[in-house]
Amino acid sequence: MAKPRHSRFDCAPGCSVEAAISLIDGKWKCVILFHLLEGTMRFNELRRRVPAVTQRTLTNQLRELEMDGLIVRKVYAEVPPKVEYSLSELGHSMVPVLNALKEWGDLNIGRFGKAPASAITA
Amino acid sequence: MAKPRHSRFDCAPGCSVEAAISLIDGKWKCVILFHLLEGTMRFNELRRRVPAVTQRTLTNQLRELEMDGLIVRKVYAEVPPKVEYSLSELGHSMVPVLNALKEWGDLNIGRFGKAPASAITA
DNA sequence: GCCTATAGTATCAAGAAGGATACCGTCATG
DNA sequence: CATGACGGTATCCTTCTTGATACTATAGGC
Repeated sequence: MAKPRHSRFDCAPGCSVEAAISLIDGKWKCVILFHLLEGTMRFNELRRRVPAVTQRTLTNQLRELEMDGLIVRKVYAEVPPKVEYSLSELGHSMVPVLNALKEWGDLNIGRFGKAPASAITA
Repeated sequence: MAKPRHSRFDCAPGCSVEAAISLIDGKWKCVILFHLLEGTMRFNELRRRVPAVTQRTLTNQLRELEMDGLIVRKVYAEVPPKVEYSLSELGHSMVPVLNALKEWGDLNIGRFGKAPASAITA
């Protein structure tokens, strides 16, 4: 584990963008973040909300998110395992980004969702 | 070629985010987009601005960006090949996203750039 | 005793992304 | 003539990411 993914921030300008992207680029990261916006959630709760992701992948994504400090993982030493995930302060600071992304997506999803391209010809 | 990357938009909500992300997730996409914000640019001009990327990769990223309708590729049938890249209308519509990303990155790059984590303990 | 839920881990395997390098044809320059 | 710039393409290779599947431990319900 402990993949050093965020190590080369050499591309001077626009680099911070790359850095930001690198934190949410995983196919599911942003989706997870979005669901977490609604509040603290347990592992299987997340699984149910994002059925398309496998357990292993979800675990991995959560771990990465945690390593990046975007979410907080709270383990309860109870008998049936209980783990809660929630957004960290840093995670919350990303809300505007998520929203910008969502707004853009909502506006434009029709384009590439239906037409492969050229829908912009307007 | 023609990789159908944007085909499963099944994750109901937050999905538009995923869609948006999918367009700029390539390691260099956002960087390219950023440079293109400054105006039309030729291939080697981009290369010089992003030296860390190889020719092949840059070509690929540009192709994908083009396929996604974010940029416009204009080929001049001149003797020394001349190709200009510029943001499309759709590409411009992404500016707020790029800016949100950049702002967040600028604010937080210090955290994970230096401290692996825990910088948020404050 | 058996099944289920919980939150994972382990193992195997496949595919995609990205990098390195070499090569293409043409033209202008030295 | 040799070299370099232009905008790529082709090939090979390695790494990362993701997926599928099976397995763990314990407790509660039937």
